[in-house]
Amino acid sequence: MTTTAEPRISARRQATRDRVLEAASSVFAERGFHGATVEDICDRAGFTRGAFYSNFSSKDDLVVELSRRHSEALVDRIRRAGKREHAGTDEVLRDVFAALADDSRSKERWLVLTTEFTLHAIRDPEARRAWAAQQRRVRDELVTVVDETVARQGLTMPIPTELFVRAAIALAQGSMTQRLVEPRSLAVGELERTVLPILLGVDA
Amino acid sequence: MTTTAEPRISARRQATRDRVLEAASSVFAERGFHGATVEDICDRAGFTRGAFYSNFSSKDDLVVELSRRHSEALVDRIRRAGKREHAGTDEVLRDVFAALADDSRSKERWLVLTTEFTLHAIRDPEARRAWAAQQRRVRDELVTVVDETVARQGLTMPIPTELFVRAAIALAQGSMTQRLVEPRSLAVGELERTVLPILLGVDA
DNA sequence: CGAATTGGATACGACAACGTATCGGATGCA
DNA sequence: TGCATCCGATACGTTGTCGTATCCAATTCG
Repeated sequence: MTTTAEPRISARRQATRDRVLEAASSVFAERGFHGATVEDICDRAGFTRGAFYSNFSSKDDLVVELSRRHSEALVDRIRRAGKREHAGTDEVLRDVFAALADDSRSKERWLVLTTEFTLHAIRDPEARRAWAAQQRRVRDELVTVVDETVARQGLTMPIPTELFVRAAIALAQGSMTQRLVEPRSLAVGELERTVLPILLGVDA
Repeated sequence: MTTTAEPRISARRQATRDRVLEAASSVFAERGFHGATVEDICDRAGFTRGAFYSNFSSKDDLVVELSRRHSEALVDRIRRAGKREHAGTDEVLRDVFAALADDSRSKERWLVLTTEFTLHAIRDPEARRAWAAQQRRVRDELVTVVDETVARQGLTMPIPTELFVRAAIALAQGSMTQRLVEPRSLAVGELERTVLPILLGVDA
């Protein structure tokens, strides 16, 4: 077994990698993967292309790392939201599904990036495998939280949790999308608040 | 009022425009707007860039025309599916919402293009206005069909038709997306078949 | 049938984005 | 403090894409 001894990344190096990644996520959200040039990203990060190619081998390389972080952050948010055991079902679920739509920075950036990653995954087989695995982790996390919460309240859902979660994701993303395209036509959370309780078997 | 006398487009010209547009929609679906070069499109259409610039002023010009056709075709499909008055509610609705996901050519292309248009609209204010108007027409068409069908059966929906339609769109697109990313994880129509009847107030 | 017009092909110059090879300042270490 | 290494900046040449200016064939029309 040839375990390539990872040449330890210095703190300095890690810092510039982080800055580049952060810049990239903002530029990608603004212009899309193809629309973003390496120079755009470097400009925003305050570096030159030299720095970029010293840290990453290509834009694709960047995308892989970025999508990984993107999903990891989401799983974390879901997990944290699910921990509030004192709250009632509806509160917990609201928090959990708010997490789907809420990045501490900006919902818009988050949704656009998610969509970009998805398109990228549809087009590139390798990216697809990675993205599929990440999506599955997100769903699994949601299933766990929903099951726990629902069980605590002794509810019985009219549909399997997995399908409920898939529906919830679709609704959250769909309503965000509709709101971004037609800002004043749909109140924040209206769609989810109307539909999800029905799918939980609650009259609410 | 200066009504610029439209210089009538010849049949030949219209034919090449059509071929270019068809090629563009296929290339856009494969590589995205930014990823597609004018030359890519011309190659696929069997023309040179000379022909392109003789017919369109830019790639953006193309996108506008294309998104218009895209939505028009969808409205048509919905309208046709809604006309089958002999069928039962569930059949009609299945057909109608299948129309959401079904282009005679390819569902995949249709979904990807819809997503590309949406991203484009989020980024470009002018494109947004056009796309928002088109989305509204699609929804209105769906609301009409659903109302008619539901009324014919004397059902009462637990939520307003408009919200039902928005949810149905989100679910259809979400499930298609999930299926494209993780092909074997969700059966075709499973999500919609499970959720929509509940939202219609049917036990099914 | 011949002249005028239309419509696409060809050929060109400009430029933007890429990736690399090299340089020089900062940083870590003895 | 002096040396070695790291890492980002600079400065290329290369390529891909654009948009236009011009040419030539096909079509239209008198």
